[in-house]
Amino acid sequence: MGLDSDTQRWAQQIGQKIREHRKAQGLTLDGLSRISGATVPTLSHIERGTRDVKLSTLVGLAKALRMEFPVLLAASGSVDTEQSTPTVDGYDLDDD
Amino acid sequence: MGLDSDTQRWAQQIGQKIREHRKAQGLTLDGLSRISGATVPTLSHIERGTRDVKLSTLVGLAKALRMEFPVLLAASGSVDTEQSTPTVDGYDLDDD
DNA sequence: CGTTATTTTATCATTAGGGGTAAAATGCAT
DNA sequence: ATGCATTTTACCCCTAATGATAAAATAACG
Repeated sequence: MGLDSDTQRWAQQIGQKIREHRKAQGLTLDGLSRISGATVPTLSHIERGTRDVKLSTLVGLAKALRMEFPVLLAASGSVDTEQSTPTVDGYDLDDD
Repeated sequence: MGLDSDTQRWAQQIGQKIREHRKAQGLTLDGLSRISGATVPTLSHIERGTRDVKLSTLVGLAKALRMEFPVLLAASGSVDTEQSTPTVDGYDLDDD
């Protein structure tokens, strides 16, 4: 449960970054869940920075969101694109 | 055990970076173990990229090595300082 | 307002990270 | 070569991350 304060700050920073990019691509947690493989509850925790996430999980999310992994640690600024289309090219969001 | 190839590449990249910085400060695995809290076997695994390391562990190692956390993900180049003194200022390497 | 979509929280099972310890392997001196 | 330091590997144990699922809370609509 208790993440130390340093880790907590980074977890929140990373989570915020993920949420920014997810929304910038018009994805819901469910949408990101399908293309990343991570479950919706897990994504919720990670985006809020309440989990001591593993490297593989972060790498997978970066890939699903088509971003370079190191960008996850960059200072959280505005992600340029604002779009609402619930579809990201290259991914098929049909039911399983 | 099986890290996917993307994660494995990053794990190795990060591990290499940690080892570079550790040696640049003249620290052994045992020395880094004492100031970071991570055990020697854990450090060995992480430096070789054979573990799906958790965020808190990486944050702790970055702090122990006095480097900015994002630097861990930077391309592994030469770490400037080459020194052999087994002491890093600010840390006390006496027995427990 | 109610209805639906989305997110958060909770519970259970599985799995692997990391501590602790010890042994084996490697390196590095003399 | 023999020793000593360092690293790697192999266990056992405990805890927490994650998947799966369901329910509760919140948001976004009409």
